[in-house]
Amino acid sequence: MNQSRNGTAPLKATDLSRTASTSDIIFDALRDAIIRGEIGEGETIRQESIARMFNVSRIPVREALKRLEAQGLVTSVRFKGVVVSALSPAEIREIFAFRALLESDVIAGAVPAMRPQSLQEARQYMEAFDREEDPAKWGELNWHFHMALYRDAGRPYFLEVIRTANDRVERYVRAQLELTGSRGRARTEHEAIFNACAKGDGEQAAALTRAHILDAGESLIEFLTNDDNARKRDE
Amino acid sequence: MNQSRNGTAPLKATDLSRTASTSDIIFDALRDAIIRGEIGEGETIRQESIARMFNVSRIPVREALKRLEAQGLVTSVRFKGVVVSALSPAEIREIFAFRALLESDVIAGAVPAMRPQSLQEARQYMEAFDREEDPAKWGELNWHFHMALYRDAGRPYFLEVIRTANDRVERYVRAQLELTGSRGRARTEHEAIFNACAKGDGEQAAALTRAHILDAGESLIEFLTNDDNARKRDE
DNA sequence: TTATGCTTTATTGGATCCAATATACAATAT
DNA sequence: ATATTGTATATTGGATCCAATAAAGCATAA
Repeated sequence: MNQSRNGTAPLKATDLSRTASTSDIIFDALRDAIIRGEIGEGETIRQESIARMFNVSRIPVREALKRLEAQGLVTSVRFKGVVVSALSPAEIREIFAFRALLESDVIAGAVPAMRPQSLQEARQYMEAFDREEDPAKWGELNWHFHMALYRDAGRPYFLEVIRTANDRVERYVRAQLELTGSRGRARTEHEAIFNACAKGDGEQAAALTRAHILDAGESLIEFLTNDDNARKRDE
Repeated sequence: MNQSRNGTAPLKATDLSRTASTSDIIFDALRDAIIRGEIGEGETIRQESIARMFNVSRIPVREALKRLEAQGLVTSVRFKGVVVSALSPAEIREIFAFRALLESDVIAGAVPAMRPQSLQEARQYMEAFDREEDPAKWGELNWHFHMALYRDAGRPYFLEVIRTANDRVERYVRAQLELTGSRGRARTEHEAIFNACAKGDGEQAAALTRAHILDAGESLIEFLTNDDNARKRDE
C-alpha cells in the first residue's frame, strides 16, 4: 500500500533517508556554538573532546569540521587542529557591505510578491524582538524578522548565501546587542523597513535595509575597535 | 637557525602543516571533475570507486564529499550516496542574477584601485581566450580574465563567494561555449569591459559586466531548454 | 501476469586501531 | 643563562573492520 507508481520513491513509515546523521547533528551543534559565541574566536576545537561530548567516535566529528571549514567558520591546519576563524575589522566591514548589497536587492524583489502572511509573520517577529528580555534570543528573532521579509523573493540561493554570510558575523552582532543600547535603533529601523514593505514600496525598503545593515556594521566596528569593549567582552 | 623570536612559528625545511592532505587532493579533483562536466549531473559518486582511483581508504573520500556538499556541488542522501547536483533553469537564472549583482559591484570598486599590472594580466588572458583553440580551456581563461579585473577591489570574501557561484554553473557555460558560437559575443563583450576599465570608468565597466553576465545567462537558459541541444550534449 | 514477502548483495555510516606529526618537557652542552 | 638535542605525550590523518540500510533478485501466491 505504500507503493507508488508515479516514479517517486515509496515512503516508508520510518523514513531513515531523511533523518539526520551523527555528523549532521554535530555540525549543527558546533555551528550553533560558534555563531552564538560559546566557542570564542581563536579557540581550537579538539576532535576527541567533541566526540566525548556526543559519545561517538572522531569520524563524524571530523566530517562536521570539514563542513564548517568549507563554510569558513573554522580554519584547519594539518596535524594541528581547527580553530574558530577570527575576523579582522576589514573583513567584518566587507561582509556587512556584502550583506547590504544582497539583502537590499532581495527585499526589493520580495516586496512586489509579498504575501500578507509573510508580512504578518515579520510583524510578529519584530514585536517579539521588541519584547524579548533575554539577549541570547535577540539574534534569532532578528534573523527571522528579516527572513520573513525576504522569503517571497523566491530566491533560495540568495538566501542561502546571505545566511552563511550572517553566520560569520552573528557572534559579533550578538555581543554588540548585549553590551550596548543598539537594540533601540534596530527597533526603529525595523519598523521603518516593515512599513515600507507594508506600503508596497520596494525601493524604499531596499534603501532602508541597506542603511540598516551598513549602519550596524559601522557601529559594530567602532564597538570592536574600542579596547574597553574588548575587555568587557572577556568577562 | 630556523628559530624565530617574533612570535611566528618556525619554518622548517619541510613544512608539512601547509601541504595538502589526501582529503584536500580528492576534494580538488572531484570539484574539478564536476565543474568540467566530467561527472554529469545526476550521476552518483561511489565512495569506493573514488577511493580505488586514489589508492586510499574511503575516509578521506567521505570528508571530501562532505565539503563538496557544503558548497552545494553535490547533494547527499543518507545511506544511498551523493549525486552531482542538477540545476533547474530557474536556479540557473537565479545564480546568473546573483553573479551579475556581485560582479558588477566588485568591478566598480576595483576600477579606481586598478593597478596597471592587473590590467595587463587581464589583457593577456583576454587574448589567450581569443586565440585558444581547445574549448576545454576556455572556461579557465574566461575566469582568469574576470578575476584579474576584480582582484584590486580588495574584497576577498566577495571573490570567494563569486567563485563558488561560478563553480555551480561553470559546466553549463562550458557546454554552451563548446557547442554554440557564443564565444564570439563573449570576445567583443570582454573587450568592451576591458576598455572601460582601462579608461577608468567604473560605472561603465559595472554596467557592461552586468549585461555580459545576464545575457550569457539568458542565452544559456535558452540553449538548455532546447531539446536538440540536450541531445547533442549527451553524445 | 502481478503483487507480496524473503533473501542476498552493494553501499553507506560509524568504531576501533595504527601511523605520522606537532608540542611540551627534560637533559645536555656552550 | 641560553640554546640545542633528545624523549615523551597529545593530537591529527588514515586504514581496517563492523553494523545499519537500501536496492536487487527470487520465490511464492493470488
